[in-house]
Order: sequence, then structure tokens, then C-alpha cells
Amino acid sequence: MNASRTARDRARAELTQEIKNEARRQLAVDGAQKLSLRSVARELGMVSSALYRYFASRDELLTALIIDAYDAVGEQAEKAAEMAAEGGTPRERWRKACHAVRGWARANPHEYALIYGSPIPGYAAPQDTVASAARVPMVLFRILRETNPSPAFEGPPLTEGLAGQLRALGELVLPDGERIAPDLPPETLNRGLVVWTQLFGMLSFELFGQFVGSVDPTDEFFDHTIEQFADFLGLPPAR
Amino acid sequence: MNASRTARDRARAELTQEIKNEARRQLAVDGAQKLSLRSVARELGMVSSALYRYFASRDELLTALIIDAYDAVGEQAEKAAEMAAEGGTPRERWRKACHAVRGWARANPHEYALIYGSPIPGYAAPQDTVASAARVPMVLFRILRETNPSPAFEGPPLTEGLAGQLRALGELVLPDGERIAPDLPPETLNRGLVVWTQLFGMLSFELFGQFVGSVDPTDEFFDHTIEQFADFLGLPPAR
DNA sequence: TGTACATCAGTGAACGCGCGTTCACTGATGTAC
DNA sequence: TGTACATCAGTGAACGCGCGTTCACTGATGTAC
Repeated sequence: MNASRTARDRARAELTQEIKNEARRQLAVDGAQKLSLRSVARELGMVSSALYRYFASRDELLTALIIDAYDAVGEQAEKAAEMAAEGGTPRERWRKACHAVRGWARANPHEYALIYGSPIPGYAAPQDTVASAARVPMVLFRILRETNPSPAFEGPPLTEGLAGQLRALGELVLPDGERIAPDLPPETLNRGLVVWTQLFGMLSFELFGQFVGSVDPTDEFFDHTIEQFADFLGLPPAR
Repeated sequence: MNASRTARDRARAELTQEIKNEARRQLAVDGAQKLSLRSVARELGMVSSALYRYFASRDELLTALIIDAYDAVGEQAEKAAEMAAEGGTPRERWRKACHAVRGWARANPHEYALIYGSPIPGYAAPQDTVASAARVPMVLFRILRETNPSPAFEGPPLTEGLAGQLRALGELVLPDGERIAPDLPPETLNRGLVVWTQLFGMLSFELFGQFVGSVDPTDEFFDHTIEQFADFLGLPPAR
């Protein structure tokens, strides 16, 4: 078997990319539900049936877009946290990662909606998405693992059931072999989840229009809140 | 002009309701984007053009559903908070209101997605929705106004711009004449917004599937988090 | 109370459109000898 | 290096479907006198 990529292989890879790019472009105009193979094909100057050489169905194309979106936002968050890691405090990494996520979301609102918005009816996300979906929260958990912070104010004690869930979650093995956070006390992991949830709650409200007329523009509210949550997490310096 | 409702009036009101009910039923199966006047009419045994006697367009039907959904969840929250108000502490009211919102959301996931999920492409929500949309956060703000709590731990100081936004928000007059929270210090209103955001972030993650495989089921995480946020808000008793 | 007229609900056909997917096919690219 | 065959990309027609909206119409209900 020859490992060298033939012209056909290259053409195939390129066209696969172009199809996804065109699909993303259309996502940005009409949203996920209206995304149609026919119009993607039309825009690329192909006949609709030709796309079936590249994606077995509309759902398969959607899945590819979803995975790409998770990977894109995950990569932004990872890069931001890594850059800040060189000589930066955990708090700075946290800040940078949050801003990277928000920056990506605002630049790609329809891709954001595709992964964090309403599920698409009749579409079930396959297992392939979980590794990519985990990248953003993993950035946060890694900061917590390296810092093992102790927050300034105590929260309510964890119930036994919740503590169990959290310990099991920490032991979970991701597809790449990394465990989520086996060394993190359940209390800390719990705060991480709260903060992860709040971050995306804010972004969804901002992007989906709930803040129109209240904290709009949202920049200062966002900045203040991630600072407040850095305190909540106990990230040093405690200010 | 005669104020008595004729048979025609009653029939009209009833059928308008039935159309909305059938539309909601279909929402729960196929989602908002696929909601079609034709299939609603079909199910009601009418011809599709007949619906135009009741709603001028598909968008108008959607708007009616959106307003109904905001009102439904708002009413649940209000009722829960009021019931708890009789002899209950602010913390109990907060708890009850949160559970009411979650209960409604879990019972009506597609209506939840309609109002808190991805915006529908090409559809712009008219101004009529804001009064209904404000009902849930107003329940929270009213608890804060009556309690005027001082939180246990101090957050980062508000920037001037954010403080200004928050003061303006507090003065905002809703369609019914009520001001949002003119008497609330901006710091408190800020915490209210954070908590409001987090509540819906949690619900969206739960309903849209982000918690699958982590804090799933979400009951204990939810309960713990609203308790933690009651502390964050400074609601007495401080436990 | 009865009649003439106006209002309204619902019909059925039509317009013009778009969709996902299948299938037999042509012609170009790649592979084995 | 040349040839025979296999693989693959893309075509074009077709199937069967659904959609929102308009329009001229019939017949029932309501109103004014």
C-alpha cells in the first residue's frame, strides 16, 4: 500500500473542506435547521447528488460541523490558557481563556448556537463529539488541578450523592486517555462546574438576545463576572 | 356597541387556543423551525388557508407561542415565590422560585428552547415579548428588594461604566409601569444578574445535553447550586 | 319579531418554491503487471 | 514504460414530499332598522 497522497486524495480532502466551509457560511445566514445539501452543492457549482461522495447524509455533515465547532472553541481556549501560562498567574490564565471563548462565540454566533443552543430535532449527536466538547471545561479543570485553590468563603456542604457523582466525574477517562480531575476535591470540582455553567449562561444570554436592554453591551458585566468567579474559585492572587 | 360575546366571538377565541395548543404539540415533536401552518391546519381538520383568519403569518403564530411560554414560566415562578412568601424566608422563596422554573422547563423542553435557545433565523422578536420575558428575573429582583441583603464575601469593585449600566437598569420602567429595582444598590443588582444567568445556564446545559455523562441526573447539583447562590446573594439565614 | 344587508369563517385550487435521497451513467484518475 | 482493468467523482433525471401565501368563492352568523 502506498502512503503517498495521490492527486485524487488531495482533491478529496480539499473539497471536503470546501463543503464544510460553504455549509458554515450558510449556517451564518439561515441557521442550522435550514442548512441544505442542495444549496451547499448549488453554491459550489456541483449537483446535489455529488455531495454524497463526501457525506453520507445531511446529519453526517452536521456532525462534522459540530465537531469542528467544539474543536475550534476548545483550541482557542487552550491556546489562550497556554500563552498566559508562561509567567502568568492561574487567574490570568482563567481570564484569557474566558475571553478567548467569548471572542470565538461572538465571531461565530451560529456555530455557537449549533453546539450550545437548542438541540436539532431528530438529530442525535453521536459519541464522537464528547472528546471535542470536553476541551473547554478541561482547560478550566487543568487550572484548578495545578492550583488546587481554597476559596475564601465556604459553600453549603455537598450531599453524599453529589459528592459521589463528582468523584466519579473526576475519575472519568476521556477518549484521549486523560482523566478529568482525579486529584481534585469534589468541592473544587463542583465550583468548577458552577463557573463553567455560568460562563456559558452569560454567553447564551448575550448571543441569544436576553441582555438586550439590560447589560447591553455586555463587556463590562462579563469582565466583572469572570473576576468575581475567579474569587469564587479561590484563584490567587485573592485581590 | 354590544359588550356581550357572541357565539362567533367565543368560537374564535376557542379556535385560536386550539391552534396554539396544536402548534405547541407539534413543537414538542419537531421543534420550532419545522413548525408549519399546513400541518397544524391538517391536524385540526381545516384547510391551511383557514388559519390566516387567526394568525396573519407563521411568524405571528410563533410570537404568540413565545409570549405564552414566557408567561407560563413567569407565572410558575411568581406563584411559587408568593406561596413561599406567606411565612417563608426570602431564601425559601428563592428556592421555590428556582424549582418552579426548573420544573416548568423540564416539563416543556421545547417551549424552553423556543425562548431560551437559539434564536430562530429570520425571525425577529417584536417588542411585545419584553414584559413577559421580564417576569422571571423580576421575581428574583423583588426578593432582593424586600431583603436588601449584604453578602458575606465582597466581590471586585464595580467599574464606573458597569455601575452606570446597572443604575440605569434599576430605573427602567416595564410596560406595566413597575420599575425594575430603583432602590437596589448596583452591587446587589449585579449579583442578581449573575445568579439569574447562572440559573438559566444550568437549565440549558441540563436540557440541551451538556451534562450527559457528568452531573447527570442534575437534581442534586441544581439544589446545591441554588443554595450556594443564596449564600452568594447574602439571603438570610446565612446557614 | 322579521327582514335586508354586512361581516366573517372556512373552502379548494393554484402559484412557485425547496428539500433529501436514489440510481444508472460517463469519463477521468489510479494500480498492477 | 505501456496497457488493461478497477476505482472513484461527478452528472442529470427522477421520486415523492412539504412548505407559505393568495384569491375568488360559498354559506353561516350577526346587526340595524
